[in-house]
Amino acid sequence: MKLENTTNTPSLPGRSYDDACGAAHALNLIGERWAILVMRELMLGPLRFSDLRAALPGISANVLTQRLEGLGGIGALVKRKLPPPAAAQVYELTPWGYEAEPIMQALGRWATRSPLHDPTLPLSAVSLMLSFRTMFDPARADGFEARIGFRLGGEDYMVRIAKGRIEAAREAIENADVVFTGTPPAVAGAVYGGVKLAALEADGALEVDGYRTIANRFITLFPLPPKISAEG
Amino acid sequence: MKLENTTNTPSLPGRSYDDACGAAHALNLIGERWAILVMRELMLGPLRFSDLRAALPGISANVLTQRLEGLGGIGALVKRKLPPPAAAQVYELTPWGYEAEPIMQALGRWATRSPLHDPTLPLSAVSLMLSFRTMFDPARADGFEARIGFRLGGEDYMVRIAKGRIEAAREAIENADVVFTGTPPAVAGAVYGGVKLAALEADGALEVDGYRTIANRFITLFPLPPKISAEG
DNA sequence: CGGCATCCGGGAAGATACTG
DNA sequence: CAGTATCTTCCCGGATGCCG
Repeated sequence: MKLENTTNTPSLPGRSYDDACGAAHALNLIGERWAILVMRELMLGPLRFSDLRAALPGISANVLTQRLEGLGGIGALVKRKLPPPAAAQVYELTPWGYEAEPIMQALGRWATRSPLHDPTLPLSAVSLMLSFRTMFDPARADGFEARIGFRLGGEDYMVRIAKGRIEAAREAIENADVVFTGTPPAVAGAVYGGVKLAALEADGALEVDGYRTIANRFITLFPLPPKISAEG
Repeated sequence: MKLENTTNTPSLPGRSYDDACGAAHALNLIGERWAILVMRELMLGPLRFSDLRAALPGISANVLTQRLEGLGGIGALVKRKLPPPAAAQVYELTPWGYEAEPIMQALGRWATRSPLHDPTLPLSAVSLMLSFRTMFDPARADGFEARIGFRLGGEDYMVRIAKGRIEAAREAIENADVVFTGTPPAVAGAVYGGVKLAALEADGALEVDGYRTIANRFITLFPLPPKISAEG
């Protein structure tokens, strides 16, 4: 038998820092291993337990259960039961949970400058979409409007760019100017790795349908910050 | 004897996520317990080993050693030997290390909305100064210029406000309009807790020297985000 | 399928004591 | 002051098995 939190009072998971600093408290809340990555995967909408496992190769069912309990306990997510007949239960961030996105953006922006960063590692579809939000450069998108669809491993996503703003969502592809079909790393290769679309298509790694000009413009909109040189 | 990293190649501390996402890589780099708090304490300039221990009650010497090694290994800080006669060695963030401040700000902003946040916990002087940078509201400081000094446990700090911008540094107090003398929690009580300066002075928790009007204006410049209500 | 319980091994963190 | 050495405790990760 396991200890239940019989009260509904939210409570801290695990060890905690005895520190009034907001950053320290954030680490009390979501500083445990995997917690932030679980939230990342939920950032584009609710997912089921097995979706999370699939998106986070390396997390064990055991730990995922604990993290979901912890994040639920602090009020960052809720477990919802979908209405029948699709009576699956899903985990969904609360409005406050969604507000954690700037944390991930700050982490991502900082870490991509590290020489240790290996962009060839696996990448989830959600990570790719969030990276677009993070790295989007409004100046480079001046006067550019586009609707880009992505088919990534059975899920569809839409990115809309207009008036120097970007939106990214997991949703059906509709009225897209371009549709990319392939894997997140392949798309990342084009956007961040400087790989030509033609090369990816020749490899069969990526399929690009629609306006080629728009596709080629799109992949220039997300400049990476420079790697650190000597001493930062 | 302990294993040395005989190469100078930077390397990841501990376990790592197999994930190309920037946020995941950041957690590989600084996701271990205490790492971010160590960086936080160095954010206002170099400190010695024992300064860090004092600022982080609860960290043990061996863990601090490991974190300093880890942060050094990834290029976030360097160990420097001060020139004689003050031949102490200090730990100093690299320029890239200093760039991690937005991470702490995002964490802090998000976590202060949690109902679990306990502002009565201990607070370091550096945390207080960084919180000023984080929570400063330019609109509330419109037309306000001031130089505020802080004497907090033997160290002096200056906060300068002008043209809707704020600076905070650990440095000698000079030409201050107001000087606060006391502990970080006492100052936080006035700025974030709505405690009247007169009450803190009556308790002997805080001493306020200089222009009272400026002091009273100053403590209104740092609005906290609202706590989450039902469901975020 | 969608979890939760349990056991186990390894490793990171915490506490304390000790050394140059 | 600036760390090591040692010991214990707890968390993480993997495997297995149960239950709705």
